[in-house]
Amino acid sequence: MSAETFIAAKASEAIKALYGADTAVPQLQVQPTRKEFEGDYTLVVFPLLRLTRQSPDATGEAIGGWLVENCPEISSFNSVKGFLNLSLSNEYWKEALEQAAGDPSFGQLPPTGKRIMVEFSSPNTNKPLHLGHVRNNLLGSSVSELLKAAGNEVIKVTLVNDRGVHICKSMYAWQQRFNGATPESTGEKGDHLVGDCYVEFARMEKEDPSVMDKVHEMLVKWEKGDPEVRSLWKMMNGWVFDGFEQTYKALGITFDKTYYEHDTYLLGKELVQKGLDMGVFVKDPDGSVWCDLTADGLDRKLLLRSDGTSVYITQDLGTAEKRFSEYSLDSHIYVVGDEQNYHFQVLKLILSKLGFKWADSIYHLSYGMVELPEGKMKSREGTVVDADDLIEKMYQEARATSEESGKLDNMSEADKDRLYSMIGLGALKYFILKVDPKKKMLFNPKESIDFNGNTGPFIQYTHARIMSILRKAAELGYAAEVSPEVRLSPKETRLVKLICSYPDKVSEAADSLSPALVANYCYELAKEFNQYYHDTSILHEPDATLRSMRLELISTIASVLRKGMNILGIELPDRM
RNA sequence: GGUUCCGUAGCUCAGCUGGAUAGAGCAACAGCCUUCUAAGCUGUGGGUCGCGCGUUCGAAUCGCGCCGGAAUCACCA
Repeated sequence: MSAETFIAAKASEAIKALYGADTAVPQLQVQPTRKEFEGDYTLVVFPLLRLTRQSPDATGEAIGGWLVENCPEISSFNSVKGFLNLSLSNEYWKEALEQAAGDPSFGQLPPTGKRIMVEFSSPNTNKPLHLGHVRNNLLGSSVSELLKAAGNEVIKVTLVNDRGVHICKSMYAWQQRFNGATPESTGEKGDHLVGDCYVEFARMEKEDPSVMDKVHEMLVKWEKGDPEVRSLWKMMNGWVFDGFEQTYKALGITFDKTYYEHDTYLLGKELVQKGLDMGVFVKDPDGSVWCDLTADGLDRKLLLRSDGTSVYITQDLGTAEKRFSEYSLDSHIYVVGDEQNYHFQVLKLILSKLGFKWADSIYHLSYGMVELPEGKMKSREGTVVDADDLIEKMYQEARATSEESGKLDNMSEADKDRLYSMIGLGALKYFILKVDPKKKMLFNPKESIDFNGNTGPFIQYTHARIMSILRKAAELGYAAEVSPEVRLSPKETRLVKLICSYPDKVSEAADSLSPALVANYCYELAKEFNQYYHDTSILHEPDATLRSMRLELISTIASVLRKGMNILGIELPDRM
């Protein structure tokens, strides 16, 4: 039970005893006491005045008095203008620290029994990953971890867009202009090579617009299964997958299942028939099939072209149905940019019109675009920030900063290498994940991502600091434990309070699908520790019980930081 | 025009299930390394929370209306 809930429960008892009224625990407003006032948690008494029929101060005094009288855990109170500030006892906080310290799965919430599918990444196979994809991947990956920490079973999937006109463009350009170049012959990463083909095609089209006809011919051949076109397609897609694999590996992204559009693009046609039978879709004289959503404030939506072929949404209808029935999902989250809000609005609406009750459990995790100071990234103008380049650049920055500090002199080259990428990626991931997903974010390639302040490396550094102390403590044979007679200082109580709020934070973040809440929590905890560290000595503390308690405290802080940052996919080093 | 989202310090962002005097980081300035890692800590300056009205004991937070910005509304995906 969190401290807030504990207080609310006790307050509810107090109100029952004093006023004979029943109040539901969640309705009581308990919040952390502001720094300026004395106390740990504050009960807002205004909402209770109707029950108590007394002034705010009298109510506060009465409830506070009862609580101190009847609950050993509540040690003192003060009532200020309708705010009842309560302090929890030293014993309560020590007990809380011991519980958090002693529980290896602290922060892992109990199983919900729910199975959730998260689809993210879903790249095109005609260009390399860029910063926008990086945001998508990091969000999808960390939201999955977050949901797991909140007790859910999570299936991470991606749907690779590996067919269609755009792929044929790259294929055609490669045939015409690349003289059989391969990743091996050029030394270029496969996805980048194919990306070059795509760019080259744009140039060819400018020179001679009729090349589009050739591409359409190629697409028709592909759909008929022409062996030559298929084998070219297979080869070039293979290059791209190898390239993606490297980038995913660098970012630490994995999937439980990969879907390919060439397998799924025909799905959904039976659903169209079903909709026609149910009368929720209509067929126009030219044979095209539509769903009329004007009554819902939207437009008419095409589901099948007049030639009988399916469109993007047809496939999504089909895959959603397939996934829900195959995996009996309780929820399905799609991590897709906010440019597709309309698409998902329509998708959910049509599925519910088709009578699927699970349509409501589809959730579009819509995130904002990553923009440059001059606006959107445009591949044509060469302003995209390439994922591989960015990862490499972050590595170099981390190395430069580390070398400058000169703290790693006796570390092996291999360990240094690991550390630099840990820090570089930490900075990048934190930079992206600390902002609310639904907000668009700004990235300025000219300013490097910071390593100071509210950043990943700040938290990594804090962790390294703690681990350094713990190493020395182990060498000196100092134990980490909370003895019965020790007293926590106000600062220590604050830290314990923060530690204890971690499970609630996980739950809140999972409910709102926002890793940003976890990121900001970790920052707060790290910052609080650094202040404590600055004016409290730990190893030099002569009183052994105090020293042991402090070691237990900071070791728990390190552990919670690792758990939180693990949700963000950020590793914390033991030294840096 | 319809739909959805955003607007908080010079910049990047927290805070938004209503609560006390709106918080961090960056940038600027001033301090702190013979003591557990200075990627740190302390201090100073910086705000009509886009605007207005309403609900309420109480509004950055909720509702309505404006203003400004973004995305989207393809027989593209």
